[in-house]
Amino acid sequence: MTVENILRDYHLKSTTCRKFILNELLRSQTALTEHEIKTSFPDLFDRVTFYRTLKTLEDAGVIHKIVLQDNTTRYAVSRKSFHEEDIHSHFHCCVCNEVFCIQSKSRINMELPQGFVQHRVSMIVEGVCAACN
Amino acid sequence: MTVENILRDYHLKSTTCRKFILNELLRSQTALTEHEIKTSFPDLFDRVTFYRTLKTLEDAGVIHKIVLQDNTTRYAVSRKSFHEEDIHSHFHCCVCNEVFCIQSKSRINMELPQGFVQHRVSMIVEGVCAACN
DNA sequence: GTTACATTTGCAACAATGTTGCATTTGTAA
DNA sequence: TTACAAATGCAACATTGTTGCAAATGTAAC
Repeated sequence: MTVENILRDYHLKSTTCRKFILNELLRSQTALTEHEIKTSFPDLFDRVTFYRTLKTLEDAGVIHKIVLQDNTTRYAVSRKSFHEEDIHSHFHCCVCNEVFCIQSKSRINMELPQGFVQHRVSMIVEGVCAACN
Repeated sequence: MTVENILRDYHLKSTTCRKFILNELLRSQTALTEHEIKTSFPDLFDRVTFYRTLKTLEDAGVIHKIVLQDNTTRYAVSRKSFHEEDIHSHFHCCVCNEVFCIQSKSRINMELPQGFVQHRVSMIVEGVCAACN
C-alpha cells in the first residue's frame, strides 16, 4: 500500500506534506512527536502547514493523535480494523520513552457512578517495553 | 480537615498561594483547570507562582494532574485511600466538559505484547455525566 | 498538454501555556 | 525577635498551536 493510494482511498489530495508525514509515520513502529516526524528534514515545511496537515489527516481518520500525561502529543497511523467502541490504548515506555499502539482488544470492567454513561475510553499504560526489559 | 492541617501533614509551609489553591480544589466536586482555580481572584498571584505552587503540591502528593486528550490540564485533590498500583481513572463529560475522579476500583483485563511490563495505567472515560443525562 | 479553480502552502503575527534566573518577601523554628 | 531557607514577583524566554491572507499547487475537465 503506497502513501498515494492511502491518500486516494481517503479522498485526499496527494500533496508533498501529506505524503511526507504519512510516509514517516508508516515507517515507524511507534507513535511519533511532531519533532520526530520532522527529524530527517526539519525545515522542509512551515510549522503552520505541518499542524494543518496533521489536523487534516486526523480529521479524515488516516492518523490519530495521542496526548500523554506528560503533555506531549504523538501521532500514529490508524489501522482500519479498529472500531469506534474499541478502547483506544497506548503503551508508554518510561525507559526509552517510546509510545506503542496496543493492538489487542482490551476489555474493561468499569464501575461508573450512577447516571454516568460511557462513550469512549482512552487508556495509557505506562511501563517498560520488551526492548528495554 | 482544614487546609492548614493538610499542608502541615505533608510538611509544607502554609503559604497564601498554597492555601488558596488547595481551598479552591477542595470546594470543587470536579477537577479544575488553572484558569478555573483562579476565577474568583484572577490576578491574586503571579502566573509563575501559580505554576510552581501547583508543581509543589503535585510533587508532595497533595494534588494530582490530569491531562485530557484535548490537551487541557486539570488538577484535583488526591484522596489518600488511592494506592500507586490502582488505576488512575477520570471521567470527562463531553456535554458540560467537567472532569470527575472515578473513585471505584476499576479492574482491567489487559493483553500486552510479550515482554511488556505494566506499571501504571491512566484512563480517561469520555461520556455524559449524571447531571447532563 | 492546457486551463480553471478549489485547495494547500508559506509568511507574519498572535495566543496560550509553561519555564528560568534573580532579587525581594515571607513563614517558621530557634 | 531574629535568622534563614523557602516562596514569591518580575522580566524575559521557550514551546506549542492558531488565524488571516496572498501565493503556489494538485487535479479534474477540456
